[in-house]
Amino acid sequence: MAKLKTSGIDRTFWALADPTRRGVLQRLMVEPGLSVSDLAGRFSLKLPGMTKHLDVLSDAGLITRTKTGRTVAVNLSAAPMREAMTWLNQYERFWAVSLDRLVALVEEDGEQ
Amino acid sequence: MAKLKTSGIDRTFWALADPTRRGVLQRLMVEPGLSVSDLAGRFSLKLPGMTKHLDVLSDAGLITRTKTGRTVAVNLSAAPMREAMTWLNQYERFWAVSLDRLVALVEEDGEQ
DNA sequence: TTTAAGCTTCGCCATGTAGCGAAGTGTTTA
DNA sequence: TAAACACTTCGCTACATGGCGAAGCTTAAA
Repeated sequence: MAKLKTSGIDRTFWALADPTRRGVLQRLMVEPGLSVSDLAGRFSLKLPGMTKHLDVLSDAGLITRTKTGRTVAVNLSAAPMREAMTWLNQYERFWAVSLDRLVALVEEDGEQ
Repeated sequence: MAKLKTSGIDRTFWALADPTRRGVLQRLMVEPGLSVSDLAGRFSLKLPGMTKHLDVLSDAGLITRTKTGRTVAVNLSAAPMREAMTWLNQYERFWAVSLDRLVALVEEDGEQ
């Protein structure tokens, strides 16, 4: 089916689902402002391939590209990650409940 | 290219990238143990479609399927979410730094 | 003013995904 | 025992993805 990826969080999780793209983000934390060629080299990709990955990342708002002369510097822009965190945080309640149940079971055992 | 999805976190983010699958997870938080037919109905899908989504979710370890008689009860199993959270948490350092910079700039402005 | 460098866009290919209906498997009900 | 039910698997279609080389565009260097 057509991947519309209309929602922001769709795009965020989709961007994060690829190991190369997660690698790019981690690399950029260590070395901000790397060029597209630098990144392509580090991940053994040709320029068109890296450009496509960067398109996905910037569509998700996870990076920014700044052109200076003929080179493009890539930088992190982590705001959407926060959105993803927020989504995942819903589940902390679930984890907490699971833990509570476990604790309750253990305590019941103790009371018997 | 082939989506190998070897790594666990690949599968987790991949599973979360689809709005239907995120919807299923949210639904299961409210109503644990729904059947496959129930879920298919709620998301206007036929059974084969829902089965495929549930395959993706259970490959990622996000749900469990328990067959009782001829019906299958689906339940959350949130452990891999924690892994995803851990990955995203790396970026808190980055956010913190960004915020520090912002604060520093504001303070510099104040001192001028 | 050519030539080269850095990216992006354009085709192209091979593969994967999401959906469906039809058929298959096992379980319950009549 | 036959029929209905709950799923899963199979085969299919339509489309998206990730990679590449070639071509195009803009900027820097010769």
